Amino acid sequence: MKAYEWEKKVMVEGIKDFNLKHTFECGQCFRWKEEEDGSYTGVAFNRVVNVSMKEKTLTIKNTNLNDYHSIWKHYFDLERDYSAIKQKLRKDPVLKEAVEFGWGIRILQQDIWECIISFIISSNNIIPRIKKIIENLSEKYGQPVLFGDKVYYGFPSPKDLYGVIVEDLAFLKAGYRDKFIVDAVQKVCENNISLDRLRNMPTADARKELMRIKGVGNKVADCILLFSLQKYDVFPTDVWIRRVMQHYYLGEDATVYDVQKYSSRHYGNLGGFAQQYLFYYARERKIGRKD
DNA sequence: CGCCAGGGCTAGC
DNA sequence: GCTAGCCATGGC
Repeated sequence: MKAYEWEKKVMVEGIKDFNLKHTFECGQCFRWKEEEDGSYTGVAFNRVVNVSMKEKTLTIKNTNLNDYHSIWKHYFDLERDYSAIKQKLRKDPVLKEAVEFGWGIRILQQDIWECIISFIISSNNIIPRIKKIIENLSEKYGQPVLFGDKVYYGFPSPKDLYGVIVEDLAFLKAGYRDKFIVDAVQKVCENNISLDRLRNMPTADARKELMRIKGVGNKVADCILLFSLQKYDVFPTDVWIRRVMQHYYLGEDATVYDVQKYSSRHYGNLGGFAQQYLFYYARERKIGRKD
């Protein structure tokens, strides 16, 4: 991998195992939009960039080498050997197919606060509406960032949101989840929960700590652990994952608990990667759905 | 009308 | 520790 800067762009050569569509549309993030030319534009860490791939070269527009080394190379998880991970997972015949389908998935290293709020909003919701609620929240409370002839909005920090009450969030139409957002803002702003400390905690302890926030249960906590804290031994089990596991491995009567046991026994510390390949595969192929 | 969506909370066992 | 009913919202 070689990175160099050229006219507000960073280009990275020698990229393997990376496909933008697979990575941005496998359900781990909500703020990347495909442009007409196939590139993607998104906001993360209060910065707007446009990314595109040509052959083995990744181009990141509207950035510089400094930000590349401090933010984007970690955000896109470019230093991890996904070939080795996929090779291990391929031993399972179902995962072999899922990996071939979503071969270019990389698990983004996202901001933990954005993850907490985004996945609280995600519970018992549908992806297009989750995206809209997050967009509306950012537009109202986030920091404006210019790119081209457009205004984008960074995801609001805990400080940006401090003091909001449930009534303030009614415009989001987030349903019963608005009070969970208020609770998360309070706990983080009042140092009731320390996000910095979570990174160095074992998975189970970090999960328990996250679940002290209202609206954060097992599944939401696992998404936060996987997508922002690099805890790869989790296996977030939602309706799609449960269906695909029932369909291929466990049968109709399998509970979420059964799925968790199966993943820890068979995937171990690669559970998070397996989950992403399976989720993308299941959702794109509508595995287990009647329509 | 009913069912469902990247579930969680609460009560009850 | 595990489950049933409930929960806002909106599309179908």
